[in-house]
Amino acid sequence: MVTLYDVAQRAGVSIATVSRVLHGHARVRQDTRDRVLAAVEDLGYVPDGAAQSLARSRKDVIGLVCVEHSGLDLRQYDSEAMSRLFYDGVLRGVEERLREDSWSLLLTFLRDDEELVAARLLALSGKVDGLLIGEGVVPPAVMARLAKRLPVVAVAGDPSLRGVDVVSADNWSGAQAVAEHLIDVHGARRLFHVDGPASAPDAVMRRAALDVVVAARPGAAVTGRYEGRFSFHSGEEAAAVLLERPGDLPDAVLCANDQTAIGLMRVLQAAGVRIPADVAVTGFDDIFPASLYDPPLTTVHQPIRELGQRSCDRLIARISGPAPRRRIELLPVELVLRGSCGCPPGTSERREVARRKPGAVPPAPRPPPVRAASR
Amino acid sequence: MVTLYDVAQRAGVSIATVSRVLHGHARVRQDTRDRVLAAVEDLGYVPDGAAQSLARSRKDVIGLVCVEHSGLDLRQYDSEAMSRLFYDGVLRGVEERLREDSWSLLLTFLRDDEELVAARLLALSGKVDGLLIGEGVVPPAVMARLAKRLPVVAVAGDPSLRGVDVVSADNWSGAQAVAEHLIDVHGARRLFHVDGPASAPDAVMRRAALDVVVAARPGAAVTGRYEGRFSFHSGEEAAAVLLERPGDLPDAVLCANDQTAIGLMRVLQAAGVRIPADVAVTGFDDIFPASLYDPPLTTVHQPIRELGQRSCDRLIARISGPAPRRRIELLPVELVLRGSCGCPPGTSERREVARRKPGAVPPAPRPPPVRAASR
DNA sequence: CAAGGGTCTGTAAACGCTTACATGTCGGAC
DNA sequence: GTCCGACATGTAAGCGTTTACAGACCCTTG
Repeated sequence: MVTLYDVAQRAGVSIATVSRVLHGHARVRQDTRDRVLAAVEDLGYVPDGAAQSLARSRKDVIGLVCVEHSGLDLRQYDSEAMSRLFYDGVLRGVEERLREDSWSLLLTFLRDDEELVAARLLALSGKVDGLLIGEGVVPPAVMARLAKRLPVVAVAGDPSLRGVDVVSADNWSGAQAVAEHLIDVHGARRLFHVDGPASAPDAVMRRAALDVVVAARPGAAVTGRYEGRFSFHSGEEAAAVLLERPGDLPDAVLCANDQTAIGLMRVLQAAGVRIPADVAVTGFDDIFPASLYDPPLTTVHQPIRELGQRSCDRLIARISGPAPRRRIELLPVELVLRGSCGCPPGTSERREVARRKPGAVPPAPRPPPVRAASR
Repeated sequence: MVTLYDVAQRAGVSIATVSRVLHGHARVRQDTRDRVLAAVEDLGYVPDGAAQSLARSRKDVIGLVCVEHSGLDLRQYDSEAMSRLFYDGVLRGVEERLREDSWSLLLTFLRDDEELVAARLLALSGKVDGLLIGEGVVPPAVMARLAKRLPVVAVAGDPSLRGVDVVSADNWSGAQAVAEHLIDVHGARRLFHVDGPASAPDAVMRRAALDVVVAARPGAAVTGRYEGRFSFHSGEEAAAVLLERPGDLPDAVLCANDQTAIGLMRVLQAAGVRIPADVAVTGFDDIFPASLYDPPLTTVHQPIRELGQRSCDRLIARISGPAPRRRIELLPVELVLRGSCGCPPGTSERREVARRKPGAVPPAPRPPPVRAASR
């Protein structure tokens, strides 16, 4: 391995000078500089990251931890699982920010049932300057311990998390908007809800909003609920539940996300149910296939990439500056109307959704999910 | 920041002892051990990664570099761009391997037009023990320089790359299988090819195989070719080209990947072209939406996740052991027959594709892409 | 009872870099 | 000719670990 000493020796200078040339922190005579650069080039010298980090006591690395829900089957590689698309978006956002400065990104996937969550996160915390933690559930105690050691930002996390910044999409307002649209515009009364995992803050928010909207509208009711796992399969399962009482379909099915909605629609359609004529269906997230499906899926567009960017901005601010006040940031979402909710075919309208006041995030009421009867 | 010294002091021992307790490399008396562990717990000590790396001269980090094709428009965030799905798959595969040992993953995205490619890669090489470089094009000189410094594996890379290991799917055989299927089974004669970027080794392989198959079959011919960018949009553009001569459609369109195929089918269908009745269409990769489309897309399944795993295995082997012989590894693909090629609706058959001998990878013939006339 | 051999623990030298401080050199002003 | 201040460069002290080696202690054994 080529070190500073090798370069210094070859250029006939001291290691300090080499370092100075490499960083331009101080002036070095032109011919010395040239000699050093030539030596660097000749030897193919690249500074050792570990040594630099140690000397600067700054690693220039941030960690992105993708916490995935344990409900998902490990074996079955859900190429469509929510988390993949979600984290991919976040990743891009983060990367964009990072490349501007010269940070690096350390990536880790974690299942939230992993016994080792705490251990792995702690170990990770020794390798980075700050942590971005996604979605899933990390025990609050672990969070607190981490937050004491270094800056932590929860991406799409539970806003009630203590001690860490939270950046999230405005799930509440999004869910509210869909529910209102279905009830007020399309006259839906009997709603079925395909929920996400109870461990997902996003899902919890969406459910809470739905319940509030329904409660405020006499005549409307959530007539059934199925706890899914944000996946295509969950949607299929939920559809099977609905088809057990084919004469008794709800007016609308609100799905926890697009994958779920698509899975559901496929099974329903295969059974002869017409969408939206017989049942309206909505998703959440606005992933790529949503607009491709027949009928195109009405959904809520989440600014996932931006989520990554903002989280990253905040983390870097915390790392480099004196700690700003702890903050919860809520990004606005859009209601995307397409055909599956009953809007005329060909409709494709994006509507800004009024933004919920960040401060007003409620510690969402959490009734235990009413599992649909059988299975 | 809590250091070894703090722990040592609190436990009333030397730092060496603390280190020993933490790693179990040597025996320590039980009560000493307990005292140390208690101190660690109390102080919330976590070893500093940089210092460990320096002392062990091993970083336990590998870098995954996702090189993306510059053809893609930066602004337009192709949520469906090939590279996203591809790298997402690779990432998962890599992650699975890494978590078994306690390696970490440093992730970088790079556009292959970036002037700074060399600089960024070099800098990166100081922070990791080995590098996994994806798909896109890194100047051979840079590759060589990197490979001299540390182990490098090219994922889905150009098999003619010197000095680095290459792990790739058997694109040649896959493309061969689709082409043969279309011509021999469905009697297609006039083929249109929507190609991928010329800078993508995968695309080059697929084209070469197609050309060889066609050349061997009198009567069959590639009647047109459009150089796309592996994206949904590319497919739409290619479709527009085809629709300029609506009376003169080819028998089949072979697309560089699934996104392209889906984009193409949408536009053709919107113009009243029936698939597969009027034109057969095939994709490549077998991404999630492929089976969902109407008609379901005939395609070639790539073991992307496995690609990540194998690459990673190889890299780790190189890092930890004495360098094994340089090697090219080709992973088998599957032909997935669905409706879009003309197989009866409802068909869904996966066929193993005979595996090409790894050694036999040809320095693919590279005729300059024949761009379709207009635009 | 001294010597020999285990155990356990401490000392100190790396690891490769950054950077405060010291040193040296040179030109000009007096 | 001496002195001063720039400027260029070298010296050495960290940064927080790991680990080879040395030392201390305690038991056996002859």
